[in-house]
Amino acid sequence: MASEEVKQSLKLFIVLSRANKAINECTNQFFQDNGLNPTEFAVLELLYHKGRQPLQKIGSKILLASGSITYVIDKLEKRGYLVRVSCPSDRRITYAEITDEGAKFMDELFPKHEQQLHELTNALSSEEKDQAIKLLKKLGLSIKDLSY
Amino acid sequence: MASEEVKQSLKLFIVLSRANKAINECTNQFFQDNGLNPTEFAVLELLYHKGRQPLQKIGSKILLASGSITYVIDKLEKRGYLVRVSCPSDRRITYAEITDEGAKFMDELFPKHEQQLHELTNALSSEEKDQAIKLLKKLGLSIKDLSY
DNA sequence: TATTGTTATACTCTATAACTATA
DNA sequence: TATAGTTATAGAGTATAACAATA
Repeated sequence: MASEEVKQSLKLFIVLSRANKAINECTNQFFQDNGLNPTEFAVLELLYHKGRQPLQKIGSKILLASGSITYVIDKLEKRGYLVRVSCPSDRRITYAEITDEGAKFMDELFPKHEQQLHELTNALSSEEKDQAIKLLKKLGLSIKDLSY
Repeated sequence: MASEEVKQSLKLFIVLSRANKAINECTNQFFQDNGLNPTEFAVLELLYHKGRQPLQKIGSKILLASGSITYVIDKLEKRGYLVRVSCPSDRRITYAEITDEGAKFMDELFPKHEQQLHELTNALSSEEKDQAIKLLKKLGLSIKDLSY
């Protein structure tokens, strides 16, 4: 019966939303305890793992308008976590680059973030996590594909 | 090796976040196309399925401070989707109750919402959805338990 | 002309605190 | 005293549009 399958999809949406919300409440609290909001953490994490990035690119990755990026980068620069570096070959472009201080901060923060996630997800066995990863990856990718 | 299991947990977090984000972008767009934000939809959906609720209770379910609830309820009342009804036995209490117009609106909206979710999740078979529901439920509940 | 980033501005949502009225 | 809801206010985060510099 079609209606039951629709209900099943709704159920999937609900449990997905709830699990995500429950985890986010914990991680966001962790970010906040460390003086960051989720957007700021996302920017720092990007620079920490992927190296310096043009502001434009940061905006497109994090889905933020250019004016908003300026605001976020300003805040992180004022705190000394990153610096603006101009691109010599195209003087329209400005990179954001994590500072030593910012990297040191993330050296501390990121493992704690990982550890928190590990503890938050320890109700699932390693096999169950693999299962969940496989299913969620398939789901997430298929939806992304629909957007184009 | 412990570090690999930590990476696995991080991976789970990432795919969970991405799947959730991908779905939410679609559902939020759908809400917006219908003049609602996610909070407003959540309130209407609650009243539509659970009947009238004291404002206080709506706030605790949706995790919103009392002043913010007043703001949201005001907006929905102005649009004619709900009315305030005072409680005769305890005159401090005000219920929010969906109107005929609000119910009619949701009679249209909710099946479309379900249908959208069904289409968004159709990359997974019914068996895979059951698997995912089981795993996400287990995960979500275990995190909720940790909060107490 | 198109693109990058900044500035100025406004808006939405939420929180907080002081308040009123009931219990 | 405690609770329900309102009012007034403030703040964070984001978007938009106009702009300057550069390509």
